[in-house]
Amino acid sequence: MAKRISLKDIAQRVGVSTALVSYVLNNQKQGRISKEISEKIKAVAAELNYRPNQIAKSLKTSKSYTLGLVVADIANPFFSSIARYIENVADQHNYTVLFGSSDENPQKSQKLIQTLITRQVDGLIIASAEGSEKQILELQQQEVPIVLLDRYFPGLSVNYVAIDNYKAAHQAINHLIQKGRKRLGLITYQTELFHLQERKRGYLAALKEAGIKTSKKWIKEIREENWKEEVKKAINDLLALPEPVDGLLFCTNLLSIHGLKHLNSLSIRVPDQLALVSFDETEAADLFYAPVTYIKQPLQEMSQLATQILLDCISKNNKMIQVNMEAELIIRQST
Amino acid sequence: MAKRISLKDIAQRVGVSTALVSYVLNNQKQGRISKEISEKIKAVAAELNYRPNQIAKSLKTSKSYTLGLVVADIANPFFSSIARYIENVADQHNYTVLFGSSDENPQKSQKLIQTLITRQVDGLIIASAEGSEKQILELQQQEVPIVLLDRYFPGLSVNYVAIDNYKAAHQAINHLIQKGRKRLGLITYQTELFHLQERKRGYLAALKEAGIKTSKKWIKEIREENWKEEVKKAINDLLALPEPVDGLLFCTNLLSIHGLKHLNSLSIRVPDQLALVSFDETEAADLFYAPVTYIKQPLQEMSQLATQILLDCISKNNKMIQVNMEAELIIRQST
DNA sequence: CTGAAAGCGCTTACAG
DNA sequence: CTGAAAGCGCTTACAG
Repeated sequence: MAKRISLKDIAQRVGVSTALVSYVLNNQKQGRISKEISEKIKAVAAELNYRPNQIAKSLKTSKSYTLGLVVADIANPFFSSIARYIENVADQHNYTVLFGSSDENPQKSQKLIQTLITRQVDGLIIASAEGSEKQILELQQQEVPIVLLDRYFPGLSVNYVAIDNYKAAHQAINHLIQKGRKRLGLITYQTELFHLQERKRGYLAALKEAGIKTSKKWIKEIREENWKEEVKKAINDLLALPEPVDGLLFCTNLLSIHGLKHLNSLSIRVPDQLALVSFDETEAADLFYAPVTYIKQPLQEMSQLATQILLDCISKNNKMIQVNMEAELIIRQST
Repeated sequence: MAKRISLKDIAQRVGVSTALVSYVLNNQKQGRISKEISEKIKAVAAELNYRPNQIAKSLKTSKSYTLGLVVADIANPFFSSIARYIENVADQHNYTVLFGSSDENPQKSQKLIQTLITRQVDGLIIASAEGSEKQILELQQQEVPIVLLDRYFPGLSVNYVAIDNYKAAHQAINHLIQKGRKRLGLITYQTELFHLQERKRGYLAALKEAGIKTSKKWIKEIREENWKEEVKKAINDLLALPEPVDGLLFCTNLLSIHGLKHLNSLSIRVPDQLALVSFDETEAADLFYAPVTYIKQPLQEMSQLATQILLDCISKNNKMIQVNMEAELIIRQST
C-alpha cells in the first residue's frame, strides 16, 4: 500500500502547524483563520488527495463511527434485509457497520461481540442467539450502547425492538380457525429463544380460546442440526396422523421455505387439504402455487427504529426503550 | 460507556511498564520474561477483563484487520450469500468485515469506497457498480489491495474472481436449442456491466452457431428505475409477438424472481409453452411449479478464493490473479 | 489569528 | 530479564 498523506504532510507543504490544518479541514474556528491560509490548506489537501485517518481520529476522540451488527446468519434474507435498513440509517449519520454471524451459537456470539468491542464499535445491534443472555447482561454492565432486534430477553432491562410475537401467532391461528380448520400443526424450533416461545404460546392460547383440544402431536420442534430433514419428517408425520392436520403455521421464514419445498413435492392440495400460514415474507411463499398467507413484520420500521435508538443512546445516553410493534397478517390463497 | 481498561492500568496495578504488559499479552519474547511476573500480568488482565483497543493497535501497526466489502445491495440474497462466505474466511484469519451497498450507483460506490479507505480497511472486495472503472483504477494506483468479485472490467489489470459468463449463457442457450426451442428471449438489464454484456454475447453466439436468425424483439433490456414493471412488460411483449418466444433466459436472480412471479399469474405452461433458464439459485426458482433450470455459480468457491487472494495480497503483495470459474447448468423441469 | 504541546492506547527498537 | 522513549495520525485546551 502506498504511503498515505497525513496532516503533517500538508502542514509541512503549506508551512503551518498540523493543528491549523486540522482546524480548517474540520471547519472549526470558522472565520478566525485567515482566508488566504485556509484556502491554501484546502487546495493542498485536495491536490495531495488527502484522506483523514479515521483510526487516528477515533483513538483521539473515542468515537469510531462504526456500529456492530450481530445476526444469526447474514445469508438469511431476513437478516440481510435488516442489515440493509440499518446500513441506510447508519450511513445518514456517517456511521459504517461491521457485521458478524453467530449461527445461533453462544460461543460464536460471545467471540463476535468481543471482537466488535475490541474494534471499538460505538454500539451494537444484536439479534441475540439462544443462551446469550449473560453476554447481553455483561454488555449492559459495561455500559456499551446496545439494542436488541427481533429477539430479546423478557428479564433484561435492555433496549429492544421486536414484534408482539404472541399476538401475531394468536392472530394467525384465529384466522385458520375462522376458516374452519380444526387440527392445527405448528412447526417451530426446539429452542428457548423467547420470541419463538411466544409464538408457541400464542398458538396454544388461540386454540384453547376456541375450545380446541390440542394434541402434542401437532407441535413439531425442529432441532438445528439436520434441520432440513427434520422439517420433511415433521410434515410427513403431521399428515400421517390418524386425523391429519388441516392447517399449519411455520414459525420462521427458513422453516417455511423448506416446508414449502417439501409440500410441493408431495402434491398436497393447498388450501383444500392443508391451509398454510408462515412467519415472514419470502420470495418462495410468493411463488408457491397457492401464495402463502404470512405474518409480515415491519422490518424496515423495526430496523430504522432500532438504529435510531442506538444512535440516540450513543450520543445522549438516554433511558431504556422497549418496543413491541404490531405484525400484520397478509391473507392470500393458502388459507 | 464505562471507562475501558488499558495496558497502563494493568501496568500500574502490577508495578511494571506497559511495554512488559504488551509483550506478555502478545506472547512475545517467550521465555525471556520471568514466569512469575508474566503470570501476574495475565491474572490481572483477566481480573480487570482487559480488552485490547484494536484502534490503537491499528494506528501503531497500520493494520486494521478489517476488510471492506462493496456490493450492489446486501439485501439481495446473491450478495448476502457472498458476504457470509467472505465473513467465514475473514474470521478464520481474525479479520472483520465492513460492508456497504452501492445500489449500482457510481457516486454511492465512490463515497463508500472512500469511507472504507478512511476507516483504514486493509483491503477491499468489490462487486463493482456500473461506471466505477475509474474508481477501481484509482485504488490500484494507490496500491490498495483489492479484488473484484462477480463483476470486473476487461481492460483493468486488477485481481478478480468471476465466472465465464459468455460460456455460461452460451451453454444455457445451447441447452434450450437442444430441447427444440427456436425463438429464444433474453431478459437482462440495460447496462454496460461487462458480465451482463458477456451473457448477452453468449446468447447471441449460441443462436448464431445454431443458425437461428435472431430478432431484436427477443432481447429485453430492463432499466433500473421501475424495473419490476418493466420485467412484466417485457414478458408480456415476448409472449405477444406474432411468433411468441418458446424459450427464455433470465440474466440475474432478481429478474428471474420477478419474472417468475409474473409468469405464475399468467398461467403460462412451463415448459410446454415456454422453457425457462435463469442465472443463479433462488428459493423462488425452486418453488416455481416447474422448478427452474439455472446456471449455478460456485459462489462459495468464488468468495473463498477472492478472500484468500485479498489476504495474500495484503500480506505478501503478490502478483495479479484473474480467475474465471466454470458455472454449472442445473437442469430441471422448466426445460 | 496561529503554534507548541500533550495525549488517545498501543508497539517496538534500543539500551542496559 | 525489564524499562524509558519514541511514534502511529489525529484533536484540542492553552498560551500568546
